[in-house]
Amino acid sequence: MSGATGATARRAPDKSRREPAATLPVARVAVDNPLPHLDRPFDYLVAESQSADCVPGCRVRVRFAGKLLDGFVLERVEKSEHGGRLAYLERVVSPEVVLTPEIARLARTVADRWAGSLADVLRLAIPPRHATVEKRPATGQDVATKSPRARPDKSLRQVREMLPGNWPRELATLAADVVASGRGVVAVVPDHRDLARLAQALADAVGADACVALAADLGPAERYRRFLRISRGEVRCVVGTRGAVWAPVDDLGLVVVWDDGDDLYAEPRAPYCHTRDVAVARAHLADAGCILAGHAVTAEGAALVESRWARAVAPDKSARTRSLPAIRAAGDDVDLARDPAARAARLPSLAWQATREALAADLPVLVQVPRLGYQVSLQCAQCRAAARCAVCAGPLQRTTADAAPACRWCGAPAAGWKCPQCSSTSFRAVVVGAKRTAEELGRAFPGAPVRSSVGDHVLGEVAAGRQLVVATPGAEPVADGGYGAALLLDGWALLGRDDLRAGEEALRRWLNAAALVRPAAAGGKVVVVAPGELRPVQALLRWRPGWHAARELEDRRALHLPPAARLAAVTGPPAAVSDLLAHCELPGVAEVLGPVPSPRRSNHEEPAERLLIRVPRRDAAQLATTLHAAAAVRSARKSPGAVRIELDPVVIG
DNA sequence: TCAATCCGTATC
DNA sequence: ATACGGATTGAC
Repeated sequence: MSGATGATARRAPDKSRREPAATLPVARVAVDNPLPHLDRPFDYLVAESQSADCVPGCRVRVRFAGKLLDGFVLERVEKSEHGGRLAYLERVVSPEVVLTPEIARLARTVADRWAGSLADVLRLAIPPRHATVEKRPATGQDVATKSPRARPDKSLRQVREMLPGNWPRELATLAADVVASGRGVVAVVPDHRDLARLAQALADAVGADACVALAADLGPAERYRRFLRISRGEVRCVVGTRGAVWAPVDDLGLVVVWDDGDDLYAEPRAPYCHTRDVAVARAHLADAGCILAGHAVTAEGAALVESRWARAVAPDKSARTRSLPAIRAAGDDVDLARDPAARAARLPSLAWQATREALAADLPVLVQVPRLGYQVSLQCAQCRAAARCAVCAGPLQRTTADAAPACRWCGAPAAGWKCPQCSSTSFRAVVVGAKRTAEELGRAFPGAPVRSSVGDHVLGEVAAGRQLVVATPGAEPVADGGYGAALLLDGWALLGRDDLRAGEEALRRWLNAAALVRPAAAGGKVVVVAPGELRPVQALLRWRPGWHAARELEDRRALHLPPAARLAAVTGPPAAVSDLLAHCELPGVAEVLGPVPSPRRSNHEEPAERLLIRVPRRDAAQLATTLHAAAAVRSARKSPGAVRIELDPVVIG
């Protein structure tokens, strides 16, 4: 087939006439094969005619187990350790170096850390080839003009608390210093709006020609075009969403992660690695700087500080005084505003006053409301009391429109439910969503325009001037000149979510919204509707995200949860889960929790079970290794049932 | 004793 | 998936 025509040198030559390359005739290849028991390099012979193109990091096609597969050349060597006969590379796809030694090493480290296969990680790290794009020659600008410089001080490892203000500019300034020293920068952000802001700030600070922005939705041609600009050394500074953490920037000097608590950083594809942890591993291996910056601080950030890998950087008193808005708490249900329309909107008087004052000063007001999907709860149809589980008093919910109501906490079905107050037996669904909040606020503050930024209508920015802006967490627009006030109405999210990260997550959302408000000296006010004695509320009132993260880390340690411990979640058909566990050699201290039924279904709608295994951090590597080895035994035996292995999952579900 | 067949294992 | 080696079987 292919080689017979022999059109170009890259094609396999006539098979009868090919001979091994004169120098380094063996290529060690990472074959694109996801099976865990085949997760190692395989050696192939390089034909003399392929030798010039077959450079480390290039793409090749190889015959593997009878099939033609893609692969990457890891290195060229003199001879193979393999005892048997070597096959020739089927062909060298192109001499373009797409897997640099730095990324190859990082990918192996990440695969090991998350009990995954190298091939899975390489699929995250390297975009698919686009031949037309590749043919276009390098633009040639700025390639390899750098000269070796002194390495910047690697204490540039920071967990950095940011005050309200212009965070993109602050990060761009830090990046510009590194670029000026001749080294490269990779910065990651959770979503497109943050990307747009940081990309603009970086273009301003280091020049548009020196930067490239990466996002998952670019389309294959543009994605590969930008990837090549980076791998060819044409740009020194990369900013992007999740996947950009893998950008092969030459001579990496700094990795920046903005708002590392955002759950968009959890990779949904195997091996389910977290962008923050990939960034930390990358900085560590490349001996580069690392900055985890945000208005919030995660427990993982606190752990890096505690271990002295990173240094905590917090603003000083005068910067706080200059930047922070005045922040107050209003407990839910107490002291509702006297104004009847405000009462209808369930606004505490503190919130109502702050809103009135800001609008009177012709300033916009941000109203943060619960995200759609969280607020579907059930009430008694007659007396409107919240419907609670008869077994555990948890909230009742319907997971789909026609499902029977059940408890969100313990799963007990709510069949035969009777309202303890009025004995009614029927429910009503309450949806206190952004839309209704917007309508009610419009009535409470007649004359102020109401805009909303939710779901698929997210606003990037709003103009200065009198208006109410209703937004769900993460969708808050930036206001020109800052908001006069912010009302944080999703305080119940703290109480309503059983998730162990609920406190950290609520605080993160509040800080991010509050960071869009003008300083107190310019009249900025924040009112959070939540009990003031709760720890996350305290952390918001005093703006002490680092303090909160350190307490959170203490709690996780007491509960044996990540990042203080390492936790594996194993999900799949019951027989497969128990089979995998049987093949694990767990450290003696490992705790095995479960299995319990998992809400996640396996591919074929079989019921799935979930098992948790946790070990102290010192045994983390052994846990990952044995899980991967057990998966390898199962795949070698073609054991039935797909098992999903996640390490330190963000949500346990 | 040797070929045909089966099964488990490796896949370069 | 497919190829291969070793074990097993059955005919001479």
